[in-house]
Amino acid sequence: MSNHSHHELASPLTRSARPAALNPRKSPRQSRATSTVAIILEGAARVLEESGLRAYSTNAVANRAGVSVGSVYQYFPAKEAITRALIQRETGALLAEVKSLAAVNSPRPALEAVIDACVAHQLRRPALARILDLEEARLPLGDDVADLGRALATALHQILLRGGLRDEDATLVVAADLLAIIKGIVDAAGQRGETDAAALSRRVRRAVFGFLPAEFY
Amino acid sequence: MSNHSHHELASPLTRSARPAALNPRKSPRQSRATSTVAIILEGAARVLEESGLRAYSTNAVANRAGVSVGSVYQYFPAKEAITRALIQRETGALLAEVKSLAAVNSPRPALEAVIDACVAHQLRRPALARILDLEEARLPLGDDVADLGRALATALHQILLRGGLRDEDATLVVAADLLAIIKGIVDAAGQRGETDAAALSRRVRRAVFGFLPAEFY
Amino acid sequence: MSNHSHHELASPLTRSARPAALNPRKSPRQSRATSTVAIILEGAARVLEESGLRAYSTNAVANRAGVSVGSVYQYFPAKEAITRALIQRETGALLAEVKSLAAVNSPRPALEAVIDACVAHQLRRPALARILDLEEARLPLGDDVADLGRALATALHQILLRGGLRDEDATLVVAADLLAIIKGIVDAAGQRGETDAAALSRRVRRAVFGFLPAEFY
Amino acid sequence: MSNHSHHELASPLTRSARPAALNPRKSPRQSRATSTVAIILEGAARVLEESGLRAYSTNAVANRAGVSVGSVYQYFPAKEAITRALIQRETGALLAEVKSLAAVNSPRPALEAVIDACVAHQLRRPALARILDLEEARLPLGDDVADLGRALATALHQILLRGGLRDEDATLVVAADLLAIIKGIVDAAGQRGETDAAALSRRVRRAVFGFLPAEFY
DNA sequence: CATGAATGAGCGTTCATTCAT
DNA sequence: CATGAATGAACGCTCATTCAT
Repeated sequence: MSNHSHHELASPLTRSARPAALNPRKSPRQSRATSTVAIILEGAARVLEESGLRAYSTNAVANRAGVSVGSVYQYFPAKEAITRALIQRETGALLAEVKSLAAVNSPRPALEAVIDACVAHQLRRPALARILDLEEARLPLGDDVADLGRALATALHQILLRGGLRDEDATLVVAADLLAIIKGIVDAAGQRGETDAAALSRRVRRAVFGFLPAEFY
Repeated sequence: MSNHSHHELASPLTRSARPAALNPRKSPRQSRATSTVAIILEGAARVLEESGLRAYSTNAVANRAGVSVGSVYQYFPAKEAITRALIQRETGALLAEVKSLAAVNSPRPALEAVIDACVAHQLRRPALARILDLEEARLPLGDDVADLGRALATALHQILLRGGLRDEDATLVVAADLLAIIKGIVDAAGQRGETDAAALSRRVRRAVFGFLPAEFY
Repeated sequence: MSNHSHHELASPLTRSARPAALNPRKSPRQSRATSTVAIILEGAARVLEESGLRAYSTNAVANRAGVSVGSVYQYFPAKEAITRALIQRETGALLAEVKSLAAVNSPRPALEAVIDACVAHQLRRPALARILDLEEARLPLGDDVADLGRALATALHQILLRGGLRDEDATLVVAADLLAIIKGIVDAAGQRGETDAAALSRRVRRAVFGFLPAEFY
Repeated sequence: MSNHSHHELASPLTRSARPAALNPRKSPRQSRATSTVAIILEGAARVLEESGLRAYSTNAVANRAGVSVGSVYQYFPAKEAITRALIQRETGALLAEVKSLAAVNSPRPALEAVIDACVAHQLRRPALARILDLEEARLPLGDDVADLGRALATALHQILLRGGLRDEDATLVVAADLLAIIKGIVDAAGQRGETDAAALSRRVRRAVFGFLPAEFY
């Protein structure tokens, strides 16, 4: 009777470039709508944190958020759109912070601040951060999400350039490697249940500055 | 509520405690059976590599392997058991290599060899390696799989101790951090499609030895 | 190994202890839902009557009821729960009647009325009644269903006591035997296709009162 | 590749009237074959007794019997054929006994002996007897099995006629009712775990002779 | 707009049956 | 003949998605 095939996304209203169907279905214009989106995202976050990916169903999210499934689909065209929005919500703050830090003058303190921000971010909601990291890799998410990663790398790249590194290509790879190092250590620590941000930061700094050439100042 | 288990062929040699249900259902007695297991695992590997986790269904695995679902369930009691066996197949060789390298005398060459092994492993089948890493984290797999990770960390730890590092507790964390650094860089590189093992190895070495204290020889 | 339960709508009113999983999944809140439950049960009844236990699959029930499988699972957590509900629907009326008859003063007319009720019940939908009897014995159904049998025996027991029988233990066995006699004759008759309730009642009465001691009045 | 549909029986070798496919596939001519059939049947009996209908699969039967599934299908064309043969094995002895008792002169002792035989039969392997009774009703078994029931009824019928009852039609129904009474009481007792054959026999006799008209001698 | 009942393709899994060895 | 690996239709059940109210 209803002839959809819910495993493939096909949206009649392609608004953005690639996986357009994952864009929010309607831009909330009323404050009520805005808060509903936030409520749903927080519901999704809690389901993931408390019950894991196995329990992460649209119905579970709706229940946890205290709304109906129908409402969820008012604001998100598909389940993956929720995941994407959640990733953006979580990474957005971190990205903004990193971007502003990248503009600061001295490269070394900037880099240290970036590290601190990453550590703080991961330790705030470690289980959620870890799962979202996994999903970011697992799902064919949109450009927006890929952009988050690229923006982080770009910010780091700028810091490196200002720190005295030269060759453009090389520094982009270096930035990517740095990011991989930071994420690797911090994720693993979060997974092991570490909570001491200062200690964790110290270890990450050691890795980062050990990796960078001596001429970085 | 799954309500019958008609296969009373519980493996007589239950080795791991908890997820015993994931142990192989029967040990193959005919020669053709032995190869069937391998064929199924390779089918699973190809589904994962070529179509990703979304397409990773038991029927897809069976089709790709050229056998029937029934045959899959002759040897694996559940889908997760296939994943587990695949992880063991893939990580097994790496672990064996690392273990033997850990026994080699000079710590620095040992560590370099470990890095080379990790890089080679990841670059052989990058997509598969990455997905299996994710699944290893995502699934409640058996002790055997957890042991793989622990064995790697232990091997690294021994190298560190022989390399002159002292405080036991600290070195365990250092080993974990090193592993996270290696995995982080190599995974990200594999995901970006890098294929130059030598260049990748060089970068990982820089990160590892930059992280280690200067007294490591 | 069934490995997710995405419906966290556990009924707030869990009434029976053990097979709680067989309790209705949700209490219908919209009027249409109430009728859906009835429609599903009648679909199940017709599948059983017309095609027997072999054809009694959840999809067959859904088709016969004119709904989707999904709808079936909105209200019943498992196939057995449908069977259980059907048994309760069918036996419920009989039990209520028997209970009220057990309260009537004169034991002999009460007993005769009970017999008539059993006969009428069995002849109304003989095939269904027979199959449900078998399933009641075959399946590990909940306390509620076991209670039905016990309630019938208890009701009979009370009639016997009021009829002048003494020894408690003995009369419980007598009640069980009477029930077995009634069920045996009536089931067999239903299976043979008998439709004459009056004639059947006469034969059952002969068996019952022939079995009871002469002092029963 | 193999185009069978294992839920419908279609046998190329129709030897007997109705569900011919359920006849033994080959009449065992060697003693080894004869004993294999017996071994398989006993395996089936034990699976049913110890693990119930849920566990009653052809593989389970083969395992319990210590033979391979292939061997089972050498002697039985389908699973139901095993069930049917088991019913015949179990009821055969009882039927033979009843038949010989029916030939004895005095009707009352003959009837008492029949009752004793039924009780003894049920108490020997109560769980098995009960399950086979259920299956006899549940499955579309062959004429042979239906004949068992008819033969029992016929034997009873002869006893009744010799006991002084007249009207032919009526006595056939009476025989059926008697059988239903006996089976009803004895089955229920077996299910409750009763083991006292003498006491059970006494109750069944009371029911039977209470049901028969006084002129039966 | 919100609700939640309804949908159905698809999943994991079973097991009666076949057939190469 | 015996074996047991292989088969695949069918089952119970899930859950992303739709739509009548």
